[in-house]
Amino acid sequence: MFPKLDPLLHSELRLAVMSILAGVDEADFTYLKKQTGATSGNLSVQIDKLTAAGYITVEKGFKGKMPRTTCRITEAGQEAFGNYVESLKEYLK
Amino acid sequence: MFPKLDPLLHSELRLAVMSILAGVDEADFTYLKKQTGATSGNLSVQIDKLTAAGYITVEKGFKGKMPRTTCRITEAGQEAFGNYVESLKEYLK
DNA sequence: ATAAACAAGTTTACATTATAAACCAAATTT
DNA sequence: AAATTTGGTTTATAATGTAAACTTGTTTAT
Repeated sequence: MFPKLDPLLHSELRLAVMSILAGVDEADFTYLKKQTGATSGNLSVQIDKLTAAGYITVEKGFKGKMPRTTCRITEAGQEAFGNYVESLKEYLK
Repeated sequence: MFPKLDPLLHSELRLAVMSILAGVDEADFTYLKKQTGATSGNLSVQIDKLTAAGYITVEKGFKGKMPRTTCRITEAGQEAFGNYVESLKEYLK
């Protein structure tokens, strides 16, 4: 009746990050931080978890001389996000 | 952009309990346990939290000689659940 | 009548998770 | 060249979730 919710996505910040990444080609750390209002530390940790799960990829480079961390959602991430949304609907109706 | 999610409801088991209670007049402990598949311990704890928040009420009585715990959602609970659902939609689109 | 098993929970202890505070390195501004 | 800002990471602590053990009383079997 109530499907199990993916614990990796059932977190306010990780869900917000995935929600953003699901809608854009890529987003960098600073952008995600602004949009979510998260602290850097928290965001850094949650990005690590999503990366470890294979839901996003992280590319480190430089914009001019400043470091820049770019995130993208993966296929697996898109799928997990879709599944999560479907599962959640069971709880909300 | 991303509204804060009520932490009391953003929990798999508490959400399932609220989802059930939102749709029925009342439900007892055993019923909630069966429907959610939760362990008694976990269910007991989460019911306490929902009660402390004023989202549900608990009435203890007996069915024959056996103890029976009946739960009902409150007005505040209905409202919080509705708000939560609305907030969550922002994350899913 | 007594012991064993079951029902309905509660309490407690542990593991996981989330969050914030402190820190770091390099770049920029004053 | 000192102070501030950017872009993060690491670490320590607080909050949360979960399972295992326990409690109280009931029913069933011996």
